[in-house]
Amino acid sequence: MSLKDVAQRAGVSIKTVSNVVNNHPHVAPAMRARVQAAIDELGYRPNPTARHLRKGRTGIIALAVPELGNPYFAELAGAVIDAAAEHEYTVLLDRTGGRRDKEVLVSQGFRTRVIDGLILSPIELEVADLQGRSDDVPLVLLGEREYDAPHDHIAVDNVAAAREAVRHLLGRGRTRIACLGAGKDSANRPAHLRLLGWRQELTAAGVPAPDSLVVPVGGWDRADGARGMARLLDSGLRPDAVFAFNDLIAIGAMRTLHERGLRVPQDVAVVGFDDIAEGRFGAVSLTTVSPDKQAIARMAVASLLRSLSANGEPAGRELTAPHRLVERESTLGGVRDRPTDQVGTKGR
Amino acid sequence: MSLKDVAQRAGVSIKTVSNVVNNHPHVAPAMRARVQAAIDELGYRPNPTARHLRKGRTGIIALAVPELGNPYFAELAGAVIDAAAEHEYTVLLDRTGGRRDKEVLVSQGFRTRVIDGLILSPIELEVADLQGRSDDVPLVLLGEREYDAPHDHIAVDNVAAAREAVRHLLGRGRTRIACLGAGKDSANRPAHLRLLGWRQELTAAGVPAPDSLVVPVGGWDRADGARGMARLLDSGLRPDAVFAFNDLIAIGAMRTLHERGLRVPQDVAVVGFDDIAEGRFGAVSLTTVSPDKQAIARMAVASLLRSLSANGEPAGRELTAPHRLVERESTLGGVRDRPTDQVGTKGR
DNA sequence: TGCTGTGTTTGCAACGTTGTACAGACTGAA
DNA sequence: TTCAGTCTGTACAACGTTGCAAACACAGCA
Repeated sequence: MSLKDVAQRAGVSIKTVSNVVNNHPHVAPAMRARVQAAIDELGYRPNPTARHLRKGRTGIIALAVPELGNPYFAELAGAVIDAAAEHEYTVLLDRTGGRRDKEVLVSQGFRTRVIDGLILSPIELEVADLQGRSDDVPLVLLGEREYDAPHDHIAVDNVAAAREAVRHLLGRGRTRIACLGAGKDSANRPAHLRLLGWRQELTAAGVPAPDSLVVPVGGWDRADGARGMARLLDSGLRPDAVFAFNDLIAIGAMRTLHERGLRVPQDVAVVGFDDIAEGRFGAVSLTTVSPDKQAIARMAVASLLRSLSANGEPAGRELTAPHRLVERESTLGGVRDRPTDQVGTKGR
Repeated sequence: MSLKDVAQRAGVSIKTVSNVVNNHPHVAPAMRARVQAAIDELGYRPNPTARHLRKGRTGIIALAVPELGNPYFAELAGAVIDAAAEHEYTVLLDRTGGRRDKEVLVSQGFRTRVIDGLILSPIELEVADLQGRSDDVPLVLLGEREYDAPHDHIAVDNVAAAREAVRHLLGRGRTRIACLGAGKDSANRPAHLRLLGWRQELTAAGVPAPDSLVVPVGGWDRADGARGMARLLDSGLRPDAVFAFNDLIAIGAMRTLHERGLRVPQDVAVVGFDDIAEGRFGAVSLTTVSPDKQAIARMAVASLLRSLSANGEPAGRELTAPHRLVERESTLGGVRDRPTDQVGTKGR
């Protein structure tokens, strides 16, 4: 079933059928009707593969995220699929597991030529990894990292967002605010900016920001948050608030708090980051920084299409997506509402 | 950058380069080395589009799920991506939103010819919708529905699984077991079999299964579960257990129970279905039916590849994936552990 | 009648790859 | 020396599509 068959059926040339299919001008109405009839009768559908071979575009973009099990990325992927669909693009999904080798592989153009562009949400990728890249497939980077590379990069203002979260806690009278999720190694890891924001805001408020309240975790999953929280409590410290670097960590931390008999928010307030749906329906709903996922997705796709058309023009822009703090139960009320707190604070 | 360039560089014919690339036998070692050198120098990578045009296969399969925001499908998608990768296939992700029109569109071969096969997880699709299908792209159906169509169909044994869940509750001394998630309209909807299992098991145990305990919900999301639970409680009924047709409904229900001051599991035990990670980390971890997602994914991909190679041989098998009941806190203890329960039950 | 111009249709080549068929070179045996 | 048989490498066509340029038809006008 190809143009040839339709052409034969309609008694015209292949090219004429092609013209009809592609809505070329200068096709006589009668001819158009005749060819269309043949197309309908045979149920002809163009072969995208051949079309793409000819045109050099596939209509497919790839999205590579660390892990679909993390609802943030699942929700983001949904948003990207929608945004791509608006431009008649289809999304091919890849998972990196957050592992550098896989990230490098993907960024280097694994699957090059099947895809027109790549949206990559890196975790461990280094700037150097992007150097050897053959530039035929445009790349857009997502997330917190600062890259000095010729690729557009989309993220929320992490430092500002983290500061808002901490400011919110300070405003509730919390002063011993732990932060959960710092990375151990590279200063460049996603956690870096959020840690920076935490430190800046505390310092600005004249509140101590001791390293003992900075809790590194292995990964960014619920179990990591639970373990991190346990370690923090085991160290003997009693924070009155926790700023978790993502919602999963926050959820894990709340689980540990619950197990230890500490109440959220009365004993410990908790703020997360990502605004995943899961946070809205726990026993205690989660206050969190909500990045605008739709906006991120739209910006990413638009960015890619821009690089795709206006080729030659170098990319490398830093685009900032909007975010806002969503206040829910996990930070309700101030310390004054904590009946068990020995140290009274001034009233309203 | 094509075979031609490499051939020119190495001073051989295009076909010879092709032979080297494809590891054909009967290529002299010296020649192979020479060509390989040229390939490496130029950094040649084969063009999949052209290859696929020639061979008729694209190496891409599509997975269409209702919603990525539902962790069950996100986790399942991850499993499918892994399973496909094992066979060197890539996954293109589509979302149907659970809407019939989109499901029909996808099943009818939207994107036909870009993909070698389709794995579809339908919600509202009717058997009739599959009749008009052009059979060039193999289709595998996922989920609970019974289709009498020439396509393989993979699901856990829903009736058995539902019965196990209910039996578990009965074993804990619960007798007023509501079920949450029944559909309103078609008897064919995914909920049907789980409802059937609930009814069968109660009847077998001689426990009444009144329709008043069957709570229909709009969708299968957390908010739907929360509303459904609220409606049930508002009706004045006091179930001592809830069998939710998926984990999200269960989570929403637990939220409502929490808001109403009812304790899980002491006052109301809850069982879900899907075993999403979210259920493991709530304040009260969720007992649930755990379908083996890896197995489902592997079976789906294997099924597809089978239809792809052994074409002609009609598909239409019903494949059953394994499942098991995972017991967690939401059903801990029997009714005897409920201090507020006026009606005492016999002790241990 | 012939010429120009506009509008419509067509043939050819090419995108990059691989299957088929064949040509040439080389080996060993008669 | 010749012949068959094997091993290597090559030419050609085809997958289904579209851009380009040429061919064609026809109307209007001189």
